[in-house]
Amino acid sequence: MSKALIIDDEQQMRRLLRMVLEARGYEVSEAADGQLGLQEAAFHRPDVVLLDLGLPGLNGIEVLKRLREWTDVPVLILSVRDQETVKVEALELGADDYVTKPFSTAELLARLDVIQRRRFTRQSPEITAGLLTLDLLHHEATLVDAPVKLTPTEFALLKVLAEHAGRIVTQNQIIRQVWAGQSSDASEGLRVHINHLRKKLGETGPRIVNEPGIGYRLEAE
Amino acid sequence: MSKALIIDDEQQMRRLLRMVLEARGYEVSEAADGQLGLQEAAFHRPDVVLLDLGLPGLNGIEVLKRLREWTDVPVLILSVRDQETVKVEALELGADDYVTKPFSTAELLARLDVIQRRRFTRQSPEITAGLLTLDLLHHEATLVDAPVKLTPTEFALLKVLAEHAGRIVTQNQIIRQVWAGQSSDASEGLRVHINHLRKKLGETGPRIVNEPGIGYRLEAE
DNA sequence: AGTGTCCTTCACACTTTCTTAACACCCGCA
DNA sequence: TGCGGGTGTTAAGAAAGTGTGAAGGACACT
Repeated sequence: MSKALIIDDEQQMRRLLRMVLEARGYEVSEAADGQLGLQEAAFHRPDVVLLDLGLPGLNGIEVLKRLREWTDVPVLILSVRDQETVKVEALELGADDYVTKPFSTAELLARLDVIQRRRFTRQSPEITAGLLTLDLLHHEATLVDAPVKLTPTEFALLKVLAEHAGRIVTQNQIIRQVWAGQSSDASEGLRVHINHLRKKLGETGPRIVNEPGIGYRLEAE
Repeated sequence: MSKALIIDDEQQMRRLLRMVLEARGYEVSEAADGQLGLQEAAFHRPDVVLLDLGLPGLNGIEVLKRLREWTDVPVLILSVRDQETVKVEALELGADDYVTKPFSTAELLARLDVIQRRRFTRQSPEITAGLLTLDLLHHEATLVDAPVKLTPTEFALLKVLAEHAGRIVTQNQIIRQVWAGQSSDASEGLRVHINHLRKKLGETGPRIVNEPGIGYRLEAE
């Protein structure tokens, strides 16, 4: 039986969650603030944590940070609307998903299932850079869980940049890896493909910045 | 009792794995390099193989390739980070999953369970993707309860696509799994068979969409 | 032999992607 | 202010990849 830990300061919310989870077969423990939550987590070793972001005292982000120092237990964030910035922060800190209050119990359970299953389902080799993920096996790119359609060359190019995320990659390095074995002068086309990539990544994705005379760098957040 | 074979050149790693596996009830055998590993595999007939990619001499990929020539025993790859390309190659060659060193023993065991269970459940085999069902035992396909008549190659092809429903499957992956061991250039015929499949699935069935330059994807509803 | 099934191969139209070229732009420098 | 290198942007032709129909060959069964 899976163990779930609820960290939320509203008693009513805790009671609701407990009912739903127990009906689903979870063994439930609760904590009313962050400090207690961390103690509970260390003691009970839950298989999944439901964490409210709007905690008094030690806030949700802080709890998540401390939690991630010693465990990678799946964490589902509970947040109210218009906390986009905080949600993003939480996801980057290693939260697995979030639901927005008020939520339907069906949605909650569905998301729980997903993050539980994802934990030990077959993994693919992938490269992550901020909100961007490249699945090398399936040749798929996702940006904040939304698929991005890339052509083969674009994928290869972005792969090189993402492998060295945050660092400069010289034009020669890029050309050697993307156009390996080809004789044609690709240095022209490089600019065009960079351009396409920037468009497809849009505002959301990591920026591709140019270092004049040297090469390009994928900004890591 | 299940038999496990460890192929790794580091004695310390072998000792650790042996302890963990024996505690779990596996009967463990070891090999310190690829050559010995293949001999052991042929002799002991393990139920699962743990294969290190960074072997001296005969490397991991080569071992996997030779192994796959005569057995489809589940193989779990042990790799260090930043071997992304090699991992992709291994998975495409038919490795079942991988863990990245250093790994937690909990994760290792969980993944072992998964691939063992997957193997076991193959005995009541059925794959579903939306309204489509593939009966692997009788080689029969049904679409909304109506039988669909497929030729052997078409069935094998659809099986590969359905196993990864919703995700891209590389042309190489398809060819390796459908035309395993055959030398002929199947990349031509692939297009034709895809065409046949699309016709037989008709409007009702799941779409097979092409990702130009990469492969195909069976759309999951 | 005749028939039917299935796989392969080829030809050709069509779509997507890549390359090439042209031009605008920014910026440092004379 | 004008010049030149490097870069961003756009468009169009070239190349690569894909869809589709049909023909031929291998094989099993009658």
